[in-house]
Amino acid sequence: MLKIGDFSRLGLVSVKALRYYDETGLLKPVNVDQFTGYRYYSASQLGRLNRILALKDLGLSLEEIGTMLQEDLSVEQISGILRLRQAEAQTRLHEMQAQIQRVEVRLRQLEKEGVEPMYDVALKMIPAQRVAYFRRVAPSYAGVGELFGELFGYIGRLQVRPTGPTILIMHDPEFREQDVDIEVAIPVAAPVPTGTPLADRVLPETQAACVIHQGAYDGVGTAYNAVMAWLEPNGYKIAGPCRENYLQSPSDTVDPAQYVTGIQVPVERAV
Amino acid sequence: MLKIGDFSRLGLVSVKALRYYDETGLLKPVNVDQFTGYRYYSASQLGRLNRILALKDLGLSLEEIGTMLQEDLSVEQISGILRLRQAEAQTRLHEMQAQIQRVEVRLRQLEKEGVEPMYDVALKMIPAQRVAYFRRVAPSYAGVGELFGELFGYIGRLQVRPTGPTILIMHDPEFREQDVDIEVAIPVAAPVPTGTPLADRVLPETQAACVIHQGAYDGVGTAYNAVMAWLEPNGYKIAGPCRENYLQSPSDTVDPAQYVTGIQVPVERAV
DNA sequence: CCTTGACTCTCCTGTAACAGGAGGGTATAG
DNA sequence: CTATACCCTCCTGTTACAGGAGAGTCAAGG
Repeated sequence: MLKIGDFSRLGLVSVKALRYYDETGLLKPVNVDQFTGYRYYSASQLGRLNRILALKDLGLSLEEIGTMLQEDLSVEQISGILRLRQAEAQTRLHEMQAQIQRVEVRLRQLEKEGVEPMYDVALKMIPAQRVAYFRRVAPSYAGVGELFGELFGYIGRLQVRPTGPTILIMHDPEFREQDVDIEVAIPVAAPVPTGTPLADRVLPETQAACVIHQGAYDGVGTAYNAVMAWLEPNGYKIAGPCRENYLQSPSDTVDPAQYVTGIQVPVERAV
Repeated sequence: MLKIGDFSRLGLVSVKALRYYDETGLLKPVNVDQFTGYRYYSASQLGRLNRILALKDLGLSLEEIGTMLQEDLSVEQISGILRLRQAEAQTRLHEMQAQIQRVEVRLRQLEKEGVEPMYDVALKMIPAQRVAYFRRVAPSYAGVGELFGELFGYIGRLQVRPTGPTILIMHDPEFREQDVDIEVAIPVAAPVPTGTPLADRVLPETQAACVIHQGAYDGVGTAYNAVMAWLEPNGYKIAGPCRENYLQSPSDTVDPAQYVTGIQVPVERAV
């Protein structure tokens, strides 16, 4: 009969851990003094303890280890648990590699430019949302303001209530200055009536690289450059039409310096 | 002025997270209603939020992000934080790779043999410990029992109190059956007197691959085989003399089936 | 003006696997 | 018998929130 301290030394495990394993039922002492509460272990339990530690080295949680330690498990069940764990670990590994790459890119940028970047690119999942929209080839981006005026005209007349700020979606596969194929949209809760100049659709959920641009719209180009420069070294590529969210726009403030625009570039991992 | 729900939707961050960032001082709303406690954000704060998310994507903790967001940081400080983070992440990455490898090995073993392994190999750090010992070339392992008898004789006469179970250390660089170079040792708290048949030394701290063998001593060979078979596929190699710990031995029980022996093979990562 | 429903608030709990420590009882060698 | 090393049970803290309870608040529609 070993007291917990002795067992702890023999097994090279902390007393705290042993008490925790007792509490969670993973490794119960063979005997607990009913009056003093002292835990007494037997040397033969060192085998089980060692097994627990070996499984912990595989990255299994204590709960999974508890399952693994049941005696009546088939080889299939065991390999099932291990395979599951393996899949998880692979995912985590890829995430970590991507993370390291992002830090690397950021460090290199910091070295090269000597200052913190103006724009921070964050990956986000953009939820699916229903929008009312129309799409048109416009002579240039300068006329976007009028298109939004038109959009507001429609939604006012059709009694649709917007549930979010306006969105611009650029459908040109490549950037161009003139005759741009754009969609102006605004989130709505319910479908718009048919037979009107507006249609509605559900923008699909998508992963996107996002930046926030503050200030007048002649600066958005820089923001786009930042995103585009971020994509390749981080192993992503464009996976859909870019969106701009007018989070704070001329309809909210007169000072262009106060404009806030969210730029979202749908992406997927490059192969 | 945006309510937390609106800000949450625009920034694509949960309300809970925003409240948490407020609480931790990472992102305070521009205004909090003194009576209702309602948080009000400004669209211009989306920039900071996006920066927080971008830094989170680098794997930084919120505390580190808080440091990074201070305005008066030099480029060196920033790159210092990032480099630190990078080093940590690399370490974690290597650990994960090793873990995946271990699971892989275990899975393959399971497939090949169709049963769970008898022996579980666990990596442990063995703390440094002072031992009283003597070393000798013995004709064979069969005589080990007598050597321990001799050891107990000395410690009895010299009034040294052992603080742990006996240890056998095998100094032969390769396994051999005869004329084996072995050290018998036992942990002690204080140095033993000089000028006696015993000497004392401090076994260095070492990382070791450990298994527990239960039963008679003619089975330890299998246990060693298990460790040796584990080493190479997992990327480790032997880094010192092997030890055996007699955790439950003939001095504790008469039934050989009750013997418990800890086998420790010092290891280091193979290059 | 009132209702209703959507929001918001604070506070509490839970997460994983323990570590650290307080306060108090227990084994054992001298 | 005492000193000391050991053991016990709580309680807190760790990370970055999620989930939920219970209560108060805002805004639109009747």
